[in-house]
Parts: sequence; structure tokens; C-alpha cells
Amino acid sequence: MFFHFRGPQSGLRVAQNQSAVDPTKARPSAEHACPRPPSAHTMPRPGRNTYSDQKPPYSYISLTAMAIQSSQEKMLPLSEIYKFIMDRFPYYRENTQRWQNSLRHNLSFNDCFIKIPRRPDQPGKGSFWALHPSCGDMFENGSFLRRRKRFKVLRADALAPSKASEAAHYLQQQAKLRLSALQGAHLPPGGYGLGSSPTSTFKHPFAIESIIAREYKMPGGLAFSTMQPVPGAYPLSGPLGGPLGAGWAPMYSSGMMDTLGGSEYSMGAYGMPLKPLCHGGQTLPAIPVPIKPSPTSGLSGPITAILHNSSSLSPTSPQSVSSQSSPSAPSDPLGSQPSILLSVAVH
DNA sequence: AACTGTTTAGCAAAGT
DNA sequence: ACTTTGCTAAACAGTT
Repeated sequence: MFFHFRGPQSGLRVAQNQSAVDPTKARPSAEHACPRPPSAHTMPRPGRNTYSDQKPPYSYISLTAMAIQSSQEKMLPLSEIYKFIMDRFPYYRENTQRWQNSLRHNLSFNDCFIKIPRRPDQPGKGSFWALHPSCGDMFENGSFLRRRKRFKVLRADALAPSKASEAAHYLQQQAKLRLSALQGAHLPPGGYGLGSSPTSTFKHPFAIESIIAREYKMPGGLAFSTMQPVPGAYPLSGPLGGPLGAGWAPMYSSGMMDTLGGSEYSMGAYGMPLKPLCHGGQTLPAIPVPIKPSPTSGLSGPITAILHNSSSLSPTSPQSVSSQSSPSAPSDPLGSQPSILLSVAVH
């Protein structure tokens, strides 16, 4: 999954219609924030104190993705996303109610963000938010500034079994690729295998990884709050030693791979039994299932199949396998009928 | 009460 | 002109 930053000349509207919405609010206009669209090589990076108190030329989706990407667990609670943004962009230390509302709206509205419930024994407010693994191609040319497409999800209750199995296979492949990436920090050719875009293989100097990695190495110990272990997340010390992407923990820490078509249960990160999610004879990996329909990176063919009637699943929570309902999970509009969602990219 | 999450609505700018 | 995308406001419900 690659995200690149690009100058606002890409077409992103910055701070648009703010004055129109509320002209009484004295806020920096887009022109003020970016008097001259910086070229790619002058594109400021979202480091600490970047943009001073001016509004950064990033959409909320971008900012949120940056925050999530910056975290070791690749997942953050809402409050940590707030922190990340406020920590790096002083502009967002004011009018918090306004932009935080917008940000929450984005989290809910955009399929590229998936919600990962907390463990039952780790109380806290809100869930964790992660990026859908297939959203790396969401932005134009990998840019964080403007998505090139929005994901629409079509219900595919009548999805052919072959399609469903292809989707399961796709998820399996993704898991493997992700694992290999985590293990050696060596990205396989073509990124995580999500690289439907040729840009995925190119690590742009303004890619989030590049930016963040650079900042991680900055002297003075720029310890983001987001880099701290997330309480209540799924801290993992998987077979690889270090912490893994908690949201995807069961994929790597247990015999997830083997559960595909294998035994019914396997042990999760906390020794909890992980039951493959089987519906209608289909066996899908026990991965965090997006509450919302899953987006796709624009790959051809079936990209992601999720179990629609498990709208909110915790990867290691027994509740997630014993009960398909969660407090935050709206009731299935179709009842308990197992169904599979096939997400497609809509241009 | 405060926070979190969902949803609807309207507007503006960019893209097609 | 129409569509898409992003921003903002607001209402509401659920959770802590």
C-alpha cells in the first residue's frame, strides 16, 4: 500500500468553500494556505510544524490515512488520529469541533477506512481505525491529495461461488504478501500485491512511508504519540518477534493460512480460537472485516469479498466469531442471510 | 457529560 | 451541463 503526497496542483481543493459556508469565521483561505501551488519537488512534507498555522493541503482522508499509516499497528483510535493531526498541523489545533466532525464523517463515509473493535478485555472509547488494505490505489497516482476514484459497493448476494473463492484467494495472497513485507521490511515486487497501479512499485520521495520513515529517524526522538503501543489494540508479538499489524494479526500470528480450507479453528494472537468465517460453504480468512463495504484498488475481477452479516468483527475477539452482532454494528438490512459483498471501483 | 460513530443535507470546486 | 469529490453542519444514537 503506497501513498504519495503530491502538490495541490493535482486538483485538490484546499479549504474550499469555508468562507462561503461561514464567512464570519476568520480562517485562512486556500489561497492563503497555498499562495502558489508547490511543485512536486517543493512539496512540503507533513512534518512537525509544517504549514505553521496554515491549513495543510491535505484532505481529511489524506490526513487520516497518514495518521494510520504512521502508526506501528497501522491502526489508531479516533483520539490518536486527532492527536496526530494536531501534533503536526497547528492549524488543526483550533476549531477542533468543526474539523473533527468532518473527520469522523469521513471515517464513516469512506470505505477506505475500516473499523476494528477493541478487545473485550481492553475497554476504551471507540474502535480502532485502519486503512483497507486495498485502498492504496485509491488516490490519483498514489497521491494523498485527491482520490482518483470513489469506491462503490455492489451487493452480490448471488455471487457465484467461483467468484467468492477467487476473492478468498485474493485475500489469502494479500495476507502472504503483507506478511513477507512485515517480516523483512522488503516489499515484494509490485508492493503488497495490491499494485494494480504501476505507481505502486515506485516509492515516491513524498510517499508516506518515505516521509514518515525519514521523520522516525529524526534526531531528538520524535516520538509520536501514535507510535506508542495502542492500549486496547491487538498488540502482537507474533512469530515474527516484533509487533505486527494488529488489525491483521490473526493472519500472521496464527495458522490463518492453514485455516483456509483447513481446520475449523486455529489459535489467535491471544490464544483465542479463531474460527474461519464460513458462509455458504465459503471459507474466508479470519481478518478484520470492514464494517462498511470494502473498497478495492481497481483490480480486475473480484477483489474483496466480505461477509456482509458480520459487519463488525474483531480479529481475535471471541465475540467476533460467536456473535455476529456488535454494539456498533447496525443490523443487517437483509437479516441474517449470509451474503457476500463484492466491491467494485466506480469511476 | 463527553466522546464516538452514522447519516443526511447542502454547498463549492474540479473533473468529465 | 453534469458528475465527482471534498468540506461543513447538524441531528441522532450508542458508549464510556
